[in-house]
Amino acid sequence: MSKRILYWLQNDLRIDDNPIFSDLALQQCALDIVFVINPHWFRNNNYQQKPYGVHKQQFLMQSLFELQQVLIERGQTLHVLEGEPVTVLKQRIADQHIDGVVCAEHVGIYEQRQLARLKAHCPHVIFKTTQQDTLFKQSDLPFDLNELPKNFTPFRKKVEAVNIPITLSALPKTLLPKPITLCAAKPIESHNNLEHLMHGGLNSAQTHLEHYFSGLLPSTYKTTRNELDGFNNTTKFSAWLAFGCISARQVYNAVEQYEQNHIANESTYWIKFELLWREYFKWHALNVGSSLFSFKGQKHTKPLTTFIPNRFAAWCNGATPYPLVNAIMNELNATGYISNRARQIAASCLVNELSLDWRYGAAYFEQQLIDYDVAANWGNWQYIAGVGVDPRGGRHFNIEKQTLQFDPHAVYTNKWQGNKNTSTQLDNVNEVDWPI
DNA sequence: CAGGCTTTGTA
DNA sequence: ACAAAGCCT
Repeated sequence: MSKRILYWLQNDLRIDDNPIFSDLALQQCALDIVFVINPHWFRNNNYQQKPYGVHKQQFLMQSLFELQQVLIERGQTLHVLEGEPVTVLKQRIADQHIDGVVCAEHVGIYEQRQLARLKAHCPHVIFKTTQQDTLFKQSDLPFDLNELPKNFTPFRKKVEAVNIPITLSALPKTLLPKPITLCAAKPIESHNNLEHLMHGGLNSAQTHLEHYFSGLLPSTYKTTRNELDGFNNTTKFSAWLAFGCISARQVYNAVEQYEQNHIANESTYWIKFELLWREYFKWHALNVGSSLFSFKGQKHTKPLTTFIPNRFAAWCNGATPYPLVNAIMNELNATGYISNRARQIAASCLVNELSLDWRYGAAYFEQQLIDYDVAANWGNWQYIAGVGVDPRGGRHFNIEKQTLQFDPHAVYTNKWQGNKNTSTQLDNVNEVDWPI
């Protein structure tokens, strides 16, 4: 391997169970650890949304801050650069005389294209990429990726049948390779302006892992996981998983440890089951490529929905005719997090009651959710809209029934003021525009 | 080809 | 448990 290596960090902001770091620790090299903040994350995209809203931005900065502290303790550092990633990295590679680049493989198509462009710009640099975002290695899957089952259940049955080993990468106690640059990295400003349930970073993730598995919560997960509210009703690993502050393998391993030390029941199995959904969406995203973002998804016909700006704005701002949906959107806007149940209700409302183009909903969740994950977000929206991996034609949740079942005494709706901006009709018709 | 029986997939 | 799709008669 080369002598001067650059590690381009993306959604792998951890040192434990990080095969790239484990490998680098054994190398004789000088190492430059870099994260690039892309200004496009804070500008409007095709859907007039920003890929990074304020909550997600704060979680990212917290995650970078914690990682930088840990790397400094190990005689290394993290350089956070700003700009278009290919341009910035190309310059860095030239300035620092880099001859090898290592990074994790990403299931997102933009990220894959960025890496391909960087490779094309730097023909003399050796690139080594590692798949470390999934539970399984692609070579351990009992089928070729292009033969990935079309639905979750056959996927689950196939992978469960072969019992794929899930092993963690150990990080040697030795220091990491020496930094390339003598100048210290710019310290990261710690952002803690917004109150969040989850604090970004690898240490915070480990603290939460210990919290979640130290009590009895895992053994009741299946009975509480559908609640609209309540920190301990679900595992809450999603945001740390999304930024790679913790790996899915570490969570999976912790479940199995818990099963050995305490109890293995339907609930503990269900945590692993949900990690398999995440896994399925990862491989699905990689398999279907750009159609993950297309209006008709993997189907041949487009949904019978359109884009109506006022309706979409009402949905975003919690001003629909549905108090439960309004409460959900208010919580999302205030905190950057909503429960799985809440996501399904809000998404179904956008597609079915409001007849809106599902991609706008997906882009809004991408902006607002601190745990945004390209595969899970776009895959789930396609599923709700009936253009993805669900064998049925989408999912229509009956909002009245969902309210009766999950918020019968309006505790959640009142907490998030779902009645504050409830409109009585879908569209505000201006009488002046109405021909008499 | 309506109607019932079986299979499949479910967060 | 249940609903939709596929299959059979």
